[in-house]
Amino acid sequence: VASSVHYDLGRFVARLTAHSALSAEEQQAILSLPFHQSVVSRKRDISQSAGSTSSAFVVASGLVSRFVQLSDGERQFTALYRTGDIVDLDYTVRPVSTGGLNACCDTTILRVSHRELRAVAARHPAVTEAFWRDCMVDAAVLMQWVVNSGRRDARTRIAHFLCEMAIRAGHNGSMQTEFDLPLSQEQIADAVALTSVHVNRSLKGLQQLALVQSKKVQIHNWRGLTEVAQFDGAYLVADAQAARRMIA
Amino acid sequence: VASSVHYDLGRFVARLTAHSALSAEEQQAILSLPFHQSVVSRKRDISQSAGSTSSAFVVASGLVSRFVQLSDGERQFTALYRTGDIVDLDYTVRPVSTGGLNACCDTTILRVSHRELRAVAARHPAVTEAFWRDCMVDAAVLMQWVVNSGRRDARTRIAHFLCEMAIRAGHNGSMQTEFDLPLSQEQIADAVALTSVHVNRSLKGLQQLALVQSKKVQIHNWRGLTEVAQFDGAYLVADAQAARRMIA
DNA sequence: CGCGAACTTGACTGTAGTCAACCTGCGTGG
DNA sequence: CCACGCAGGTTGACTACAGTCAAGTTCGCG
Repeated sequence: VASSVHYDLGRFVARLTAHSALSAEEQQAILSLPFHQSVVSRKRDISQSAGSTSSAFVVASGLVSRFVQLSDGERQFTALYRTGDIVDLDYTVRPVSTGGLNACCDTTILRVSHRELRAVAARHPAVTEAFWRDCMVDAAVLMQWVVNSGRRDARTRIAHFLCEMAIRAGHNGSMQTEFDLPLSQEQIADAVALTSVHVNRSLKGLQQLALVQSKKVQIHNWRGLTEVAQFDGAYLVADAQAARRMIA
Repeated sequence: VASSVHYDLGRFVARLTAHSALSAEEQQAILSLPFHQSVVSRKRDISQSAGSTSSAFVVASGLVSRFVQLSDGERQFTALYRTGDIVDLDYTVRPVSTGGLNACCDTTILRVSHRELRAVAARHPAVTEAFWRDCMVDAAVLMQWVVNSGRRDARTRIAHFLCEMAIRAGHNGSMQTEFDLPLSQEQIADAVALTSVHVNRSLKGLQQLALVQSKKVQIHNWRGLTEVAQFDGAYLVADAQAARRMIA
């Protein structure tokens, strides 16, 4: 599938430099990585078992879910990757399958081989550290998901999920915003460990605070939403300084 | 509290070399790290917010839980650290608090400053990689916990938890074993996101397969337990080869 | 021997799941 | 350009799994 737009790894470098100091040379080394652009249409599984391929990939546009499918067919998302996020970077140091990958909407991905990733990392210690740190930010999100699905009720849980997605989409703490969330209610259910019916009902109860409609989220009352969600976004940043910046 | 036994970082090096190739020199560099041994008695919080101190630590004996406490007082464990496991290694690259730490039983810990950890890592790229890989194994466990508390019912969930703990305790796939699990039913509940009452009832229903009693787990039917749990231990290893080894 | 923490049990409640029907809006093809 | 089909969203009635509360009981330790 030939796409009209040609992407580069700029968004990925931007994500890395948001939490890690990289010299111009190091940034250039990453930007120079060979990659292969391709488009995955919505609802298409990118791979049944993530990590089975020899490449990681950066999301250039769209949204990708990592999921585990149980024997009864139920799906549980274990991660969502937005534009600029890298998928399967962990496979660089730990070549073990970690579930399936699915495009939540038409998505453009930039494949980079693990061999090449290992090579840049080997040449630049700061890049290794940036990669490691990037993985740890993902792990911090995972930790919150454990707390979320383990101990919060449906309303709180969905509110928390929306807060997380808002911040990751670049929401800066103003009372109102709108951001894209190309997920069906069923997919939201897979993310927060509820059924689509219950997501539907809970979403109604949150309409005063945030309206989820036609793949978009309109936040009407950020303060209220974070209170319902008991949300503290500190876990989404890579260091305490950034956390302080965010609170301000 | 002066302890009669003096520990070293051998168990930690053993954990690292189980998944990462380290030269004798690299192993020695880790073993030579300065550390401070101390004992934390059971139910004592090691820190309210993990990572707030300037050191990571290796568990020399005992069991440590990482937890998040919600405003209503409910606790959710996000990790359990056994002998040889290192706690707060992630803080080396990501100095952000990730919840509290609590000694599940009388526990001996060996504190190592993050400064020293960063120093060995900087001198030895293979050590950096081993640290990174170690973090990713922890992250893989976390991913399973999301699936576990999100999509499995109480019986299955507890069975899965017991399988994970058995493998981590060194269980090798024989039908029967016994291993230590110094957790009260309430703490098991905190780990698997249930109430202690429900853990108690579910445990009864698993007695034919595994008996949890006086801080020990006796496995009577490993095959049966893994079937109930839909357990596949591949996520606990650091590479596919090790996974294959485990299946055999 | 006695105390307290942990475990056990029963009765009841409530949140979320299930099932099934219906609606709505969008994209495709006639 | 309309008609159809279908995926996704909405609603209601009912179910069930796990939570809650409260009262015992057992066990380990001082």
